[in-house]
Amino acid sequence: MARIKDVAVRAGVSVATVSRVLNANPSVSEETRNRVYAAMTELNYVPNAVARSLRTEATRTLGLIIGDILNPFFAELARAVEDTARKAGYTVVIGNADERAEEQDHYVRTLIEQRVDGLLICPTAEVTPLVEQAAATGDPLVFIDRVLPGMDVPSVRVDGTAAIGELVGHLKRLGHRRVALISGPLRLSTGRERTDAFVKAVAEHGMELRPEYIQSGDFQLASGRALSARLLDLPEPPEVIFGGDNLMTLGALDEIRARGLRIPEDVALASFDDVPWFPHMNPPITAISQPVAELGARAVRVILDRLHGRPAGSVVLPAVLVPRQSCGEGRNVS
Amino acid sequence: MARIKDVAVRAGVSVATVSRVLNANPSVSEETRNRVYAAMTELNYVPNAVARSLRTEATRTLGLIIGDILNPFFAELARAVEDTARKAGYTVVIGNADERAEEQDHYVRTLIEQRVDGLLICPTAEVTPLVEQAAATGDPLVFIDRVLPGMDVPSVRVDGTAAIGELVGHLKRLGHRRVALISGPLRLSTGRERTDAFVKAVAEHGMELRPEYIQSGDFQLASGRALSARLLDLPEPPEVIFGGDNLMTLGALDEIRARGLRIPEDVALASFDDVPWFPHMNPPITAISQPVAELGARAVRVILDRLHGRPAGSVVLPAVLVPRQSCGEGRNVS
DNA sequence: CCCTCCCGTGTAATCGATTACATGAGGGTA
DNA sequence: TACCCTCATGTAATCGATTACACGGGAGGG
Repeated sequence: MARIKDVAVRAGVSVATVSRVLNANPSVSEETRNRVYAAMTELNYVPNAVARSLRTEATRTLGLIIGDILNPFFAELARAVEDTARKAGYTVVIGNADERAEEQDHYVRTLIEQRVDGLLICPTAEVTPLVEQAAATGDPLVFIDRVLPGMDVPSVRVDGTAAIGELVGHLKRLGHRRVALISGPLRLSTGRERTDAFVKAVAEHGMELRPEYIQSGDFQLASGRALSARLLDLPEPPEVIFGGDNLMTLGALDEIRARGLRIPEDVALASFDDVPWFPHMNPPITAISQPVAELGARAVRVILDRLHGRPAGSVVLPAVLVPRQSCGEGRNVS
Repeated sequence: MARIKDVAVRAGVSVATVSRVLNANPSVSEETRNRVYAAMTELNYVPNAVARSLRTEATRTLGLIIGDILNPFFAELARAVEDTARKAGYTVVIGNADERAEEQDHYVRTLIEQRVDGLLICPTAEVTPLVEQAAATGDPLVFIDRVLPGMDVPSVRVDGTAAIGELVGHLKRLGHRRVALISGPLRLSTGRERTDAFVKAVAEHGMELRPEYIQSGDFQLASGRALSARLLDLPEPPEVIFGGDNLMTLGALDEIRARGLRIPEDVALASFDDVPWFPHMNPPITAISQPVAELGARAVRVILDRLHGRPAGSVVLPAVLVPRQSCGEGRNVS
């Protein structure tokens, strides 16, 4: 593959001049610039980003570590991050942690070895020594979606509290009183927040708050189904099941269908986390939608701020309720 | 950030020795090796992959260019590629071409600049000069999913012909006679293949083949909905609509529901391309499932073969029919 | 006419690793 | 004791770019 030196020889100039042309340095005469361009095309020259990065100590690359690319939430997040980064001239390397601290660490290590300019992490529950050290070293880190307590790292996340309050109000207005939540592990900031917000909202609306209506699983389909079964087997089952993420909602849906129950007549269903196919279900599923694209875009902006020495603070975005038909008469927004 | 030289000084050895330790070269005494390891941890040394790559001319990185990460098909593909590559010690950089030749070229260029060891591409319709040149230069390329005619590049793809034949048989057995297809653009190898296979199978089964039952759109939801509307408005509408990908099927579903028609009683529905939530629909959607994970894994293996000088041929994998309930009595597989 | 300054370009050091080759110590053998 | 070999380690060139600094020539001012 042609090197800068080959281009220089071909154009009859020095490597410095070729480099200046590459970097659009204005102090090259137009005539020389054209000769260099000609030489480049003749040789099919493609600059070597590896060599450039070694010298400039910058890779124009960001690392993104997510929980699971198969989850539409993360897919959308990845896409937004990629789009925003690309517009700023950065490439994104995605690492799939598969919700395992060990895999997460693998990518933290690999991406730091590759000298990415910044690292966006959806952290697993644990604070691993590696992440702690990266933060301490001052590597440019940003947490997305989830937050780890007690770490001095800027974060960009969604606050669903208000939307959950709205949802509970929506349910009350539709006549529901016995409402249940199946959510994720309390050790994740997201699982904890959703549970707390729900409990609080139910209390504030003066609705029944039975401990057995608050179930905690692992954000996976199977646990959503199992917990729904438990709820529906109760002597007095809830009138509404609220899934803590799209997969738990899907599990609930399976269990409800398997029992031949109708939605929303026999039991209503709502989801935290909207996915593109919820509107196409029968009936369309009422969901709390997170501003995922915004989440990704803001995270990129925070890290770029940091890279350019601008002050970079944390960001909290609101989720919004999208009422559809799965809880009864939809469309009548608060 | 600590460099190899710092480690060398700290351990009282030369940089060569440190490098040997890094590369697990056996000709280093155990005692020295331990001293070096100690120095590394004391300094929080992280090797610089950029410098290593410059010297070794290998990045242990693969590029993957896909159509759209939001499409579950590509998400699963990306995940499989990443998994397989990671097990072989490679990192994957994903580029989202957004089905645009221009974006595709952007990533081809960027990834070649970054000197990825190999490039996996789901090509857009066009053969761009850049891709052509990359192929001619002998850059390690592999096409996934789609194929560009007349290029000497190994490909890994799915052949749905047999499964489509099976589906048509399945439909016939269930008593359907008037079957329609809404598929993608004929300029894509996938759109063309699915249409050809369907037409051929319908003919072979001696079922009605009306030209107006074969519609071609753009693999997007809106076009699926519009084409379905056109079909259902026909004086004699089809008994079955077969969507050419998951999005067109979803569009068809919307149109069918909007008209208050029942599936499968009023009109049956099937999809090429299975997605995780089809089994959870009401009724569960009969689909042709592509071995996506296998597709990704094989593509990685093909490119690694090529990188290691082993012969690398093209691969064709069969799709399989997954009968569910959306065409009538499910479960009775051929 | 000479001095300065600027413009366009070139020379060479540098980034952090890998690795061919050199070196020196120690052991075994004749 | 002399020789050779092996083993552990060191020296220095190298990968392909960027960039500080140097330099020569021409323009402009006094």
